[in-house]
Amino acid sequence: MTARTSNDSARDIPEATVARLPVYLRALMTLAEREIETCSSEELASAAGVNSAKLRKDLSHLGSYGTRGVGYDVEYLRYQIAREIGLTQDWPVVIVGIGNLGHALANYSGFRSRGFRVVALLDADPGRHDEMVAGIDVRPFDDLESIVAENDVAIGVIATPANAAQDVADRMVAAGITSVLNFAPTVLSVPEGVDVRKVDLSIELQILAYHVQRKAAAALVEADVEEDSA
Amino acid sequence: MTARTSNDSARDIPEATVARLPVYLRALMTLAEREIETCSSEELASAAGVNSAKLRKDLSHLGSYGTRGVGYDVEYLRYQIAREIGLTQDWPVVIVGIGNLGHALANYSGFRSRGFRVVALLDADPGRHDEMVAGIDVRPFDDLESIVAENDVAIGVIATPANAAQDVADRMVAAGITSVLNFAPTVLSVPEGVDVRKVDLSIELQILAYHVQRKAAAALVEADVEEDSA
DNA sequence: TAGATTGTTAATCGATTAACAATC
DNA sequence: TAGATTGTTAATCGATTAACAATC
Repeated sequence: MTARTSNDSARDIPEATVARLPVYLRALMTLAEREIETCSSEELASAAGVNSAKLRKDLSHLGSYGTRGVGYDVEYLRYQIAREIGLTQDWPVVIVGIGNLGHALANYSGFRSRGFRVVALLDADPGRHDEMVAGIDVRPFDDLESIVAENDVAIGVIATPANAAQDVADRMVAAGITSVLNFAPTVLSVPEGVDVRKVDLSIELQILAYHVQRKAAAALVEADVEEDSA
Repeated sequence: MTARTSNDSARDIPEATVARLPVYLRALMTLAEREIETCSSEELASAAGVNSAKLRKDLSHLGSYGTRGVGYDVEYLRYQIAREIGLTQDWPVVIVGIGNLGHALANYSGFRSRGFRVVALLDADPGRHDEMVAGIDVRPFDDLESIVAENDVAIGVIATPANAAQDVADRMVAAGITSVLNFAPTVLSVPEGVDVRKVDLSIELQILAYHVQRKAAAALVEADVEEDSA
């Protein structure tokens, strides 16, 4: 009775590839907007900011959706990648913590356009309740369980201060959420089987700072070398 | 005459390690807050959410800052990592695009506390000028060049819509900025030597969606197997 | 058939991990 | 000296890349 999906090769896509599929998807949408119907791996790779060997290798994990000598059909490949990621279905999402960042996330159009539907905004602060944000009213955090159950929410977004994040994650997991996107600058501990992805704004800046510093140091050394040879 | 810095081993830290240094830094700050003065690689690794072998390997690229049989001095290691990343100095930053996300970024306390100083908020929309955000007034985008020059800005943050981002990046580069943190959902092309890091909110959600879908598919297969064996 | 471009192979590179000698 | 824990080695794993046979 075991009904396998039509494409067994779809299993076990390397993480590095998974992380790039959304980038390819966006590049394909840009091409489609410009009414380009076909593209080569070279063209798509350039639009996505990667090299074409990597692109072809990545796509080879999904299946064989191109035509040798011709390239890829933009719309067909777009659909296949969307299906692979799971964007052909609707993903109900809750956002907890409606401060500045929560506002920004609730209003972010990139979510809705990719099939993510914000079903609720939650905040522990009663002062925020019934405020409307992005057309959705802010509800008490204690409504989490009922909202998750009623809407079959699988993805939770944490946009609270760091000290509240672990509690929120615990409650989310208890309510049945298995995937968490964490914007709070803290390490969450969750049971096996729960996925956490972290976006940390200040860490990105710190990585940049490291490289700025290195560039400055390299420039100094170079100046010294010139001085030496003079 | 070439004056090398005291620690030549500080050069050529692997990218993967650089990306984790800020995580260690944050973990050390948490330990320091709890007035813990010494920690083992095991304890620090656990606080940072990595395994201890990786932590020790990472730290070994910076130098030898621990004591065998004892562990690491929290404050000393914190300082060494901060120095390595370049956080012992002040980094002037400009933010362009003061929509929801720009607001959130301008108000984000994690920047200031790590030595990033927002010297200006810029927006092309005259309707937003002279509005105060996070105690800084919003200025015209055309002030970019003079602000960069006056404040020695090396890092620019782009929080504009996608269609404006490339223009903003071009102007930033022309003004002398060599490191860009891009929140706009688009691939930027910049000259060699300019660093771009990208934070894409919807891509993170899409990666999560892929894993949710996989978990659901795996659960189905398992149910089928049980049915078969029944 | 000739030209173009994919999908795959195999080599290379970088990151992770376990194990342990060095040493406090 | 005995116990603890670092820093390093070496093995393994996964990702990237160039090259090219397959094939439209």
